Amino acid sequence: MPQRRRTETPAPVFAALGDENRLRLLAQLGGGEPLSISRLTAGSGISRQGITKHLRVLAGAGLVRSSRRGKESLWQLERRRLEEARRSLDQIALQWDVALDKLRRFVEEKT
Amino acid sequence: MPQRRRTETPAPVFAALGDENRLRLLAQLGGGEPLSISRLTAGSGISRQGITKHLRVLAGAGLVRSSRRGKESLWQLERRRLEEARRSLDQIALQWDVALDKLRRFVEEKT
DNA sequence: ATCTTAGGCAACTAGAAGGTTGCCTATCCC
DNA sequence: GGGATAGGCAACCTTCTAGTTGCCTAAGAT
Repeated sequence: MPQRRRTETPAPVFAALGDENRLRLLAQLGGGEPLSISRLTAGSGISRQGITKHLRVLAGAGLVRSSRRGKESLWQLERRRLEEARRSLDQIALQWDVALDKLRRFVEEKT
Repeated sequence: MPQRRRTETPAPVFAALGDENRLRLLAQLGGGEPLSISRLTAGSGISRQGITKHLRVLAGAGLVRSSRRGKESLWQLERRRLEEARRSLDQIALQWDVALDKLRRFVEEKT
């Protein structure tokens, strides 16, 4: 049996996604190429430190990962967690659909 | 032409989802049956006002909707917004997959 | 009429989040 | 070695957030 892990809520991941700047960062990293902090900062409208903080929040949620190369730190997406988040949403949506369906059928029955 | 709406970021929806208590509320409402605030408060560990606030955050993100019946206000899920959020995630994930694919193919080409 | 139950509103608090700036370190380039 | 470039760390400020409590109003139930 595949050892069901502890309930493990998706809330922190959603929280990490709940910010414009961070979504933008993810989009930039979505290009596939690992990017440096300076690169990510350019044209962002906020300071380098600000970007660093956001990246760390994303890393905390497991959505990105960094590695050093020389004087720069390169950031890239971590796909596993995002997939999990997507599955969570799908599941919520599904549960939801089922519920609505049940309700609709119930109503129709009564007609 | 279907009048492309302004970019409309999913961030607020994710932010609303980024909280345990709110996820729990959504789960409860996922039952399909509209529930009153008292009902949702029972056994939640936080106060009625706390629950009310969370519900309003969810409503602000368009995820739930309320209606009054007599002395109680009944809350239920609003599905459209959740679907939008799901699509956003799918899109990020997709962009990602494409990028990784491109990268992989690039690497293989060089081999 | 009055008691009880369901909620709304407002004020307040503690702590987290988003952002800044200043300064220090490491690396690269000449 | 010495200047430019890339970041890290820490302190700080302000705004938002999660939660509380107290008190008031509106329905229902008797």
